[in-house]
Amino acid sequence: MALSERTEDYLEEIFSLEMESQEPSVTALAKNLHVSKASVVSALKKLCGEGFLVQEKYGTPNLTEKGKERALKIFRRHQHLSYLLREIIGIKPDVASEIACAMEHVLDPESEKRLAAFVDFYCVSMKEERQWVSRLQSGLDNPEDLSRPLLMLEEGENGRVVRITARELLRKRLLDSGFSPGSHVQCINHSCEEQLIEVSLNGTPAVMNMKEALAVWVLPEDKTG
Amino acid sequence: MALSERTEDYLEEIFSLEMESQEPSVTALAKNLHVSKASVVSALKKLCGEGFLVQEKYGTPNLTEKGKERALKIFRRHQHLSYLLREIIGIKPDVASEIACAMEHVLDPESEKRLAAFVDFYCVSMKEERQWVSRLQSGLDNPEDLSRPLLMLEEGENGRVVRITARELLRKRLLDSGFSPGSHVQCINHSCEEQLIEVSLNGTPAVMNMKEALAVWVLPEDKTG
DNA sequence: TAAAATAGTTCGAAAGACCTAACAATTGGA
DNA sequence: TCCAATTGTTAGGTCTTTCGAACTATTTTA
Repeated sequence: MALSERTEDYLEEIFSLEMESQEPSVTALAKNLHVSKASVVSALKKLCGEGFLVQEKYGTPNLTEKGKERALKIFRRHQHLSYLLREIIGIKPDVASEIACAMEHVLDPESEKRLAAFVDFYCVSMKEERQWVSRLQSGLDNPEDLSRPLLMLEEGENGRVVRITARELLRKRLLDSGFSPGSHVQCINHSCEEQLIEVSLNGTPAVMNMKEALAVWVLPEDKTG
Repeated sequence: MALSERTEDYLEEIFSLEMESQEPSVTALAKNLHVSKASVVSALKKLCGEGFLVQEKYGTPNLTEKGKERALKIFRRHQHLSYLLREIIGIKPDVASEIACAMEHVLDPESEKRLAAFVDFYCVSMKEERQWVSRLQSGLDNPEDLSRPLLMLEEGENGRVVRITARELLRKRLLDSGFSPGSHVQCINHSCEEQLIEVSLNGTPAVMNMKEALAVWVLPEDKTG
């Protein structure tokens, strides 16, 4: 039940890789977490022992339901924190992610709700409060950019795709599916339990997972619905 | 040179106690950091070895210049983070402090500048942007409370003391010095290097250290200077 | 298909942080 | 002043995370 902070990091990374349709191989985990393969193996063993993961010898690790549930919680905290630090406070992305890593393990559910509310509120208010953004983001590349990930759109909100922050496979898949800059998207429904988001893409219904919805950046337009 | 995160915590706590005019004794440190005395002793040994501290056997630990410098950096980061989490995002004080502890070790100087700018900017803007505060703080005890620690006042800013968030010795000293609710204070000068803040208290000049300036909460009035 | 490259595993060992228990020094009343 | 309580120290041990190196299994490729 109780995982150490560091072990949570392994769990999160496995989840993260799975969401990008990449294999959570020992080598990939070792590379992304900057540790040796030996360390990965022993962490995987612990996760197996605690029932967050199933894995046969020389087989690919697979998250159990319990593992997915826990990983999702960590992942969402990470996204909120990372978003706050990056987009609101203006901390550089790589540093923001690192700080989020350190924070995410100590954020209790109530505080996380608070944080989510703040991020949400800040996003919504940005439209009317441009001077905040311009004052804060002075010195950043594009102070007028009010876009945010599709994941952050509220139900009913819509806008235009402005960029895809993914590479290789995920990028290709998204572009192939029609999520290209200029496309019109609307958030229909957040279904947190299933980790899915229903959207309308140029008028056609589509379903995305969280990782995809995070990579598609949207410039919101007028709210409908 | 390189201190582990945990060892930084010991350093910060010693600094913190010194600022409250309390002895950073082994017992006090053990109590405040929730560890055994044996753990404190070995941490002190490490700090001595790295030149952050001098201490004779059975003697009180004393921060060196190097130690003070390092501790001040950590302490200020902690204050900024804590303030952000507590007063802006609305996270409960004890949780905010805990999160700040986890964050402060990974915040690089540039990000800290960014954070300080955000906190500062947010504070200044609060006056004009009351709806932000009321929307965010709905559910908190006093949604109209725009007070903040004297430490957070900019040079020239002034206001009225609304409360003292300290106990025992420090509280008594502050009240005895005239920092009682209703008193008028103005921030004259921040002197970060010497860890001192020059203020005007009911028209009389006074000098405070950071810990004191953090315990005196002020409701800002119109800016002069 | 055999050799080479890659991927995964196991085995000590080291480092760090922590603990308990026993012991030594200091301090403060009686 | 001396005994008891408090305070500080040391020794020895656990637990966790990490590593390098040697090893085995699998996959690729010539």
